[in-house]
Amino acid sequence: MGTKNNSYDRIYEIVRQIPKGQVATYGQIAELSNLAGKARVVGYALYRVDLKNLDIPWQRVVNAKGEVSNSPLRFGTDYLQRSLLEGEGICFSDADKIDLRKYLWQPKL
DNA sequence: AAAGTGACTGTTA
DNA sequence: TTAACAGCCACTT
Repeated sequence: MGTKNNSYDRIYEIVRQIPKGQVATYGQIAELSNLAGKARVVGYALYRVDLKNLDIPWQRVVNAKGEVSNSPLRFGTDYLQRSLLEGEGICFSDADKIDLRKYLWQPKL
Protein backbone atom coordinates (compact mmCIF):
# COMPACT_ATOMS: atom_id res chain seq x y z
CA MET A 1 0.00 0.00 0.00
CA GLY A 2 1.93 2.78 -1.01
CA THR A 3 -0.04 5.89 -1.63
CA LYS A 4 -0.42 8.37 1.16
CA ASN A 5 -2.79 10.92 -0.30
CA ASN A 6 -6.02 8.89 -0.25
CA SER A 7 -7.78 11.70 1.62
CA TYR A 8 -8.56 13.66 -1.53
CA ASP A 9 -9.64 10.55 -3.42
CA ARG A 10 -12.04 9.79 -0.60
CA ILE A 11 -13.49 13.28 -0.86
CA TYR A 12 -14.00 12.91 -4.59
CA GLU A 13 -15.70 9.56 -4.09
CA ILE A 14 -18.18 11.03 -1.63
CA VAL A 15 -18.95 14.09 -3.75
CA ARG A 16 -19.62 11.82 -6.71
CA GLN A 17 -22.41 10.18 -4.69
CA ILE A 18 -24.43 13.35 -4.18
CA PRO A 19 -27.68 12.84 -6.10
CA LYS A 20 -28.78 15.29 -8.73
CA GLY A 21 -31.10 17.93 -7.34
CA GLN A 22 -29.56 17.76 -3.88
CA VAL A 23 -26.63 19.49 -2.16
CA ALA A 24 -24.17 18.76 0.65
CA THR A 25 -22.09 21.03 2.88
CA TYR A 26 -18.31 21.08 3.14
CA GLY A 27 -18.51 19.90 6.73
CA GLN A 28 -20.79 17.03 5.74
CA ILE A 29 -18.42 15.88 3.02
CA ALA A 30 -15.49 16.16 5.42
CA GLU A 31 -17.26 14.01 7.97
CA LEU A 32 -18.21 11.35 5.42
CA SER A 33 -14.62 11.40 4.16
CA ASN A 34 -13.27 10.63 7.61
CA LEU A 35 -12.04 14.21 7.92
CA ALA A 36 -14.45 15.62 10.50
CA GLY A 37 -13.68 19.21 11.38
CA LYS A 38 -11.48 19.74 8.36
CA ALA A 39 -13.95 21.35 5.98
CA ARG A 40 -11.30 23.68 4.61
CA VAL A 41 -9.44 20.70 3.23
CA VAL A 42 -12.57 19.72 1.31
CA GLY A 43 -12.75 23.19 -0.16
CA TYR A 44 -9.15 22.99 -1.23
CA ALA A 45 -9.67 19.57 -2.80
CA LEU A 46 -12.70 20.79 -4.77
CA TYR A 47 -10.77 23.82 -5.93
CA ARG A 48 -8.34 21.45 -7.63
CA VAL A 49 -11.16 19.33 -9.09
CA ASP A 50 -12.58 22.33 -10.92
CA LEU A 51 -9.24 22.89 -12.57
CA LYS A 52 -9.06 19.29 -13.67
CA ASN A 53 -12.56 19.22 -15.14
CA LEU A 54 -13.28 15.78 -13.73
CA ASP A 55 -16.70 14.15 -13.63
CA ILE A 56 -17.28 15.31 -10.10
CA PRO A 57 -20.43 17.33 -9.31
CA TRP A 58 -18.52 19.96 -7.37
CA GLN A 59 -21.39 22.37 -7.80
CA ARG A 60 -23.48 20.36 -5.33
CA VAL A 61 -21.21 21.29 -2.43
CA VAL A 62 -22.13 24.53 -0.64
CA ASN A 63 -21.27 26.08 2.71
CA ALA A 64 -23.14 25.56 5.97
CA LYS A 65 -25.30 28.63 5.40
CA GLY A 66 -26.75 27.11 2.26
CA GLU A 67 -25.04 29.55 -0.03
CA VAL A 68 -22.43 29.34 -2.74
CA SER A 69 -19.07 30.38 -1.30
CA ASN A 70 -17.53 33.40 -2.96
CA SER A 71 -13.85 33.98 -3.43
CA PRO A 72 -11.82 36.41 -5.53
CA LEU A 73 -9.85 33.43 -6.77
CA ARG A 74 -12.91 31.91 -8.41
CA PHE A 75 -13.55 34.80 -10.78
CA GLY A 76 -16.96 33.79 -12.15
CA THR A 77 -17.20 30.13 -11.26
CA ASP A 78 -19.50 30.92 -8.35
CA TYR A 79 -22.08 32.17 -10.80
CA LEU A 80 -21.55 29.01 -12.86
CA GLN A 81 -22.19 26.93 -9.76
CA ARG A 82 -25.50 28.64 -9.14
CA SER A 83 -26.48 28.22 -12.75
CA LEU A 84 -25.74 24.50 -12.69
CA LEU A 85 -27.74 24.00 -9.49
CA GLU A 86 -30.73 25.87 -10.85
CA GLY A 87 -30.49 23.62 -13.90
CA GLU A 88 -30.94 20.65 -11.54
CA GLY A 89 -34.11 22.11 -10.08
CA ILE A 90 -32.64 23.79 -7.02
CA CYS A 91 -34.14 27.19 -6.22
CA PHE A 92 -32.35 30.12 -4.58
CA SER A 93 -34.10 32.53 -2.23
CA ASP A 94 -34.07 36.30 -2.57
CA ALA A 95 -30.98 36.26 -0.36
CA ASP A 96 -29.26 33.90 -2.80
CA LYS A 97 -29.57 31.02 -0.38
CA ILE A 98 -30.60 27.39 -0.78
CA ASP A 99 -33.19 25.85 1.55
CA LEU A 100 -31.07 23.10 3.11
CA ARG A 101 -34.12 21.67 4.87
CA LYS A 102 -35.36 20.71 1.46
CA TYR A 103 -32.29 20.04 -0.66
CA LEU A 104 -29.65 18.80 1.79
CA TRP A 105 -28.39 15.33 0.89
CA GLN A 106 -29.15 12.78 3.60
CA PRO A 107 -27.12 9.63 2.89
CA LYS A 108 -28.71 6.42 4.09
CA LEU A 109 -27.00 4.55 6.89
C1' DA B 1 11.89 26.11 7.26
C1' DA B 2 8.62 29.71 8.82
C1' DA B 3 4.81 32.45 7.66
C1' DG B 4 0.78 33.51 5.00
C1' DT B 5 -3.55 32.15 2.70
C1' DG B 6 -7.99 29.87 2.03
C1' DA B 7 -14.41 26.97 -2.43
C1' DC B 8 -15.14 26.21 6.08
C1' DT B 9 -17.50 25.79 10.62
C1' DG B 10 -19.08 26.43 15.37
C1' DT B 11 -19.20 29.57 19.19
C1' DT B 12 -19.89 34.00 21.12
C1' DA B 13 -21.79 38.60 21.42
C1' DT C 1 -30.31 38.24 12.46
C1' DT C 2 -25.42 39.31 11.22
C1' DA C 3 -20.43 39.88 12.57
C1' DA C 4 -16.14 38.76 14.68
C1' DC C 5 -12.86 34.99 16.58
C1' DA C 6 -10.62 30.94 16.87
C1' DG C 7 -9.57 26.27 15.29
C1' DC C 8 -8.39 23.39 11.66
C1' DC C 9 -4.94 21.50 7.94
C1' DA C 10 -2.89 21.56 3.16
C1' DC C 11 -0.61 24.25 -0.05
C1' DT C 12 2.41 28.22 -1.64
C1' DT C 13 6.05 31.39 -1.13
